[in-house]
Amino acid sequence: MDDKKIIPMTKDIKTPTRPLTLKDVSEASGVSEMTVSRVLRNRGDVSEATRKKVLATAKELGYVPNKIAGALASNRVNLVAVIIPSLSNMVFPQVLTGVSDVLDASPLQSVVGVTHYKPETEEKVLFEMLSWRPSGIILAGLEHTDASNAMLAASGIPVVEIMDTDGDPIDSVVGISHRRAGREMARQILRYGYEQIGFLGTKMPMDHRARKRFEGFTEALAKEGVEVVDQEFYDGGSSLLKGREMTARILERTPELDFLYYSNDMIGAGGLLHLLDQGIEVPGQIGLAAFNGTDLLDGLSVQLATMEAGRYEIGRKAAEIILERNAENATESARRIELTPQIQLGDTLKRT
Amino acid sequence: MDDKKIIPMTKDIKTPTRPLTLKDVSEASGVSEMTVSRVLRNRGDVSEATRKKVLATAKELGYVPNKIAGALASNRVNLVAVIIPSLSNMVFPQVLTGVSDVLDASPLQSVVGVTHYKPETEEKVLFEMLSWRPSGIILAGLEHTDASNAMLAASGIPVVEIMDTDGDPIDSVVGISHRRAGREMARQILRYGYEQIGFLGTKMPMDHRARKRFEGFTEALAKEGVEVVDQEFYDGGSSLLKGREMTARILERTPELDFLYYSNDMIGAGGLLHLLDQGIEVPGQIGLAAFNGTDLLDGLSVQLATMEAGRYEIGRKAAEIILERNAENATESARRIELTPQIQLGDTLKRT
DNA sequence: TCAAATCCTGTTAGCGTTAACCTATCCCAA
DNA sequence: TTGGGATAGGTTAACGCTAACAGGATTTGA
Repeated sequence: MDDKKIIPMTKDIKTPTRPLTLKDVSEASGVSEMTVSRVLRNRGDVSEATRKKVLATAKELGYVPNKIAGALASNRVNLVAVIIPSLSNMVFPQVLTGVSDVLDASPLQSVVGVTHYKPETEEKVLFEMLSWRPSGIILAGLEHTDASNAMLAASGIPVVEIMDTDGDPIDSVVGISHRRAGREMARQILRYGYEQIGFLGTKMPMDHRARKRFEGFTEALAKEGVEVVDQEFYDGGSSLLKGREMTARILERTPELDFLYYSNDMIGAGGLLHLLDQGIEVPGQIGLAAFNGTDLLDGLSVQLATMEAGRYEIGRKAAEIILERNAENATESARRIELTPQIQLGDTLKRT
Repeated sequence: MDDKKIIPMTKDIKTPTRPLTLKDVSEASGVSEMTVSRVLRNRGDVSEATRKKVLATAKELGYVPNKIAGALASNRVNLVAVIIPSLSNMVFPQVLTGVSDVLDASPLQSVVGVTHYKPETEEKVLFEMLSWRPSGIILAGLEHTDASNAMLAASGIPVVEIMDTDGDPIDSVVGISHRRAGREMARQILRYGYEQIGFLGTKMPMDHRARKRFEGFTEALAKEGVEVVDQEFYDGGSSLLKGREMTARILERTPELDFLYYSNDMIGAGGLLHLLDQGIEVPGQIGLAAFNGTDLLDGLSVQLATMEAGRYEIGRKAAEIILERNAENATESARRIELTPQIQLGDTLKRT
């Protein structure tokens, strides 16, 4: 007796043929396509008996509806486009989490596009997204190309611009005023008596929000007759190492600095580590502050002064606006939500 | 004279009417819809004159093609579904970057879904994605629900499972062997003479890859008659603070530990900071190692021993496989790519 | 000079689903 | 009995686009 076992590749040798359609389910269960469609969408009256029968056969066949056809026929798409500059910035994944958390309890689904901080890429991504006719668009920032603005305005789709409220939104907006954030940080710094202030951040033509913070910052300093003494810029992603290097450079160039303002927490933390390694007393000899409130870094021995921008909350609110706009009794009005950033003094701003 | 300015809401009061269709462009430019379609897709021969005319009117009208209709008609969708467990883990955004970098040079586009490490959520997300009939699917891990496996197998769509090669892929796979990674780290640790070893990581039913590393780790230790003396687990996101706390706890419970193996860099770095703060000598008194090779943390004063898992490269390779499979002369065969993780000894593993 | 090839454009028929309307029962009140 | 209203299900015609084919006009080669 031949004992060789035959191991089938698949339990059921279904030829990996064309995907199933409503028709297949309809024929297999003996009702019309329409009824199957109704069952699968919980729409209209269907008797309990047929409902069960249809659900069973659909499951058995492994039917996956074709949303493309569905969307075309119903003119409804359950997608929300979320367009952000970067995924490696930590900030944006947090926003996305807020968005998802809200949409998860709804039929809507977020789809992410990344612009790499380039307006032309944003335009391309936006065009691509719009061509899928989403139910809403959430995008970071208020600055877009003319073509982007035109597309958004013409789309007839609810648009929520997020992160930044300093400017004119196309439709709704949720965020903080970065100018104000910069001003407030400047006031705190002055209040503690620092006077030789350096700034370290991204090359700002790329990053409008960093630019606005800087503008608010210098403006508030100027009001008290103080100026930013030196500046240091960087390209690419933020990391502790980059913060270290930049800090070393700026201090070598301008040793008299007694305060460093960073455009984000990661490079700020790098700077902090550098100063500690150098035996420079923080905040006595040099004070530090940054921006974001990244809780990733809460475990440093010294807590960096920063400003919590409520990114998760921004994501949530933006998603809620999209939901509102898609509700039955949809309100047409644009909303404007300005959150208040929370300053966290930490250990690097108090002059003891 | 009344000086009040009238500020129009929109420059051009176009009634925000139904979106434009090919027909609108066709009528406005005096050619058939088909010709417009051909121009906009660069397909087939169209005279330079009509091409220009059509492009001009399309642009002028602000026409945005409806990909839903296009996809339905052509049975082609330029989307690649990427399904990952989390966005807050740093690891996955890096994979996504690799994927995007490759797809950017192609007509394909990635769409991201997040599972929160829950198999049922993965199943839901997958179903949702499949209903859009993407050109490819990239998903993290080899462990899925039966229903997910069935859907994937039946979909007829190229599938690339990523991150992990310890198991049976549905189709193609790109990743590293986490078991091997665990084994190798164990060997290094033993080589430097550590013997009282503690493990700190996520609750592992959630995270198969962490589990496999742990299995490989204990296996390699066992071969030399060494056992993991104590373990400490955590829930939720990774942060420096959590690493600190866990480290404090495990050392209080088991002070004789001379080595700590962390399941990721962030908590490892937290542990490192804790030890330094406590004045414990690293790596003399206690050695440390982690996993990931997150360059975010390169700026710490002491470099943590870790293992670089090539996440960016994994993303690239996965995307390349999807591209191959969608090429004209598509190869049908499944690919298997196992990358070799690079150990980085850093400063926390050498016993001086 | 004529057939074949080439270039350009148009026509027709779906793609798989759903909206809107329609039909057939059945039940119950007047 | 009749008729009005549920209830359960079917029919038809889009949705906006593209594949596939069908020409007419012009060019080419022998």
